[in-house]
Amino acid sequence: MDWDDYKYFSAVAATRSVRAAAEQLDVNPSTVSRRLEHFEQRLGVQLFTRSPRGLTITPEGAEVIARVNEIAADLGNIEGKLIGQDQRLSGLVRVVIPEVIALSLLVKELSRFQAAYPDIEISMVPGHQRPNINIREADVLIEATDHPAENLVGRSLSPIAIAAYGSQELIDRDTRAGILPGGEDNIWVDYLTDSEMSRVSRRLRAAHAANARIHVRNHSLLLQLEAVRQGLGYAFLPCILAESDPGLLRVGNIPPVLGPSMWMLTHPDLRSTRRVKVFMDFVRDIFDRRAHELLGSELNNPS
Amino acid sequence: MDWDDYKYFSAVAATRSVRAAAEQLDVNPSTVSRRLEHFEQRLGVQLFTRSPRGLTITPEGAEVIARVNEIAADLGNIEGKLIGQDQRLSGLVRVVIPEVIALSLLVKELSRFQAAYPDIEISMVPGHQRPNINIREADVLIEATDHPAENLVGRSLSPIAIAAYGSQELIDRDTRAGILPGGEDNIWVDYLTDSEMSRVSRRLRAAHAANARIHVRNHSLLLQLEAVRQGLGYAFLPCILAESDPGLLRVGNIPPVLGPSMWMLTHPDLRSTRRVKVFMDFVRDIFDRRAHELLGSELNNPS
DNA sequence: ACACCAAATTGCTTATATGCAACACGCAAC
DNA sequence: GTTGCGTGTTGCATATAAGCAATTTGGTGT
Repeated sequence: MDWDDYKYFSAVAATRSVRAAAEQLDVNPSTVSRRLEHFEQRLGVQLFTRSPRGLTITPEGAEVIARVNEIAADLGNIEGKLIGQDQRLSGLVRVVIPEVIALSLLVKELSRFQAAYPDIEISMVPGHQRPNINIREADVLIEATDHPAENLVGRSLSPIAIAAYGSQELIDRDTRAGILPGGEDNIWVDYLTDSEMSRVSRRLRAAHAANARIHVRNHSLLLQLEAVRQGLGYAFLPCILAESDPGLLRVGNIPPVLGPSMWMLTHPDLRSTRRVKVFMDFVRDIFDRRAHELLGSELNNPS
Repeated sequence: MDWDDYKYFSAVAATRSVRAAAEQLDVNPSTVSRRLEHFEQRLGVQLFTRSPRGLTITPEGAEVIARVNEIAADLGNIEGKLIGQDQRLSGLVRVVIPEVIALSLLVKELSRFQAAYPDIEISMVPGHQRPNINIREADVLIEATDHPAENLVGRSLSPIAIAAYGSQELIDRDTRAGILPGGEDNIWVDYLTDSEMSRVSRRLRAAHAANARIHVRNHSLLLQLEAVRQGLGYAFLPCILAESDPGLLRVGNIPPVLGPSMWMLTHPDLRSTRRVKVFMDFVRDIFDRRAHELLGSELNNPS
């Protein structure tokens, strides 16, 4: 009796397709096809009716698929429990993190981590799309949101302060022209994603320069940064990102504002997994040490 | 994620031994050993502590083994459900049946079955030990008992009549010597197993010839039959077995008595499995057609 | 009615896992 | 101490399953 057969059965039933199941299981479609055939042969029962549009489950298969799915979920939980007790300081930690945070905070310090834990491999995915951490697509999720996923555990990190920035050259030019930098008469660049950061950014611009002209709309915060650097206009940017760029100046009369909270989350099972724990401690330490930059230094010295 | 790993894990936890688990799973011990090692390596958790006396589960493993066992049972049930829908008239039917019944009733007619269903393979095990039909060690169980297993389904067949028999020669000799054949003064042979049939047999002898001498005690009903045939003494034998032997005569003044009921049982899941069904129908037909022999022909003509 | 497309399937090669037999090890009895 | 018996583990030959690329298949759109 081959338990794996049920794994394939469950995947095919869920996706109603050999190809999709193969992708989900990370194997070749021919493997799925063959195992399914052997399974049916062994049982003497037809589980699916083949069609060029995919496979549909037979009544015989439908009768048991619900319980098989339960078992699949159970086994997932059990495996999670067990992996949670992995105390090895080796293996892979997959981190989903906003590209900008990784760039401005993490990457520079990663060599320290590597030196301390040479057998831990870090995989960073700049996915803004929330990964399905429940099926172990990722181990750690760092995101800027006010509504962290409820089935995950973790802690909030220092929030990210946002302020208005422009290039030195642009500010000089506007000042010479008698225009208030960052005001209604200026050209702004906009930042367009469905992220929390972009919503805060646009709300602030609406408050301070609702009628300003907008030339450029970017979907990446890095493109946004570069646009401001090139003098295309003003924009609200995370202080941590903009302050490190000598070519950018904060537009004076708009004080930094706290954006969404940052959260670092993981699956409950992985809390005590040692390699995940040390990585999360490492990240938390960075956020703590650089809290003043994240909050925007002026916040500490109110002008 | 390999579901089979959990199968090996469960088996090893249950048997607390690699070898025993291997036997239960019908694989080589090295396979169990290696899979277990890979499993632990993958999870990064030690599931068992090795010792020369076998393996003992660690706290980490113990925490999940109960749920894994549940899953094992669930999968067994599911597989049973599916196999129950196998409508093929091919494959193996494993029958556990008292040797004597098989010999006197089934074997002679089996060629008919083979002709009707050439692709069904019959495997007869003369096990008097009750098989664990729940884990599919056997498909059909035929036994003489008044307490059929409750978790199995099936029907009662014609009961087996028992009568006292002796060889022609022995009866003649005793009659000439003025001894009542089968009475207290005779030599009997005894039949010793813990089967229902042997209990009935000994109870009858105790009632009719409690003080008779016993020379031979056999553990097999076939040896018993041969002993009577050789004139070693009298014995209670199933009519169906003894009547077909021209050398044996029923001892007159002891009427045939009904022994335990015969039951033909199977797992509930296998009721509708076609190859099992046709086999059970076949057996039932034989028992019906030969009911008069099973009941002892004299029962119909009371003397 | 025809070609087209997306799906599952098949042939062949390569990778992986299994079985078998020999081995190493620890405990128990002598 | 040494022998015997049970255990789990390794080396090597073989069997089994997987991947890849080409093929087939049945429905769909023109």
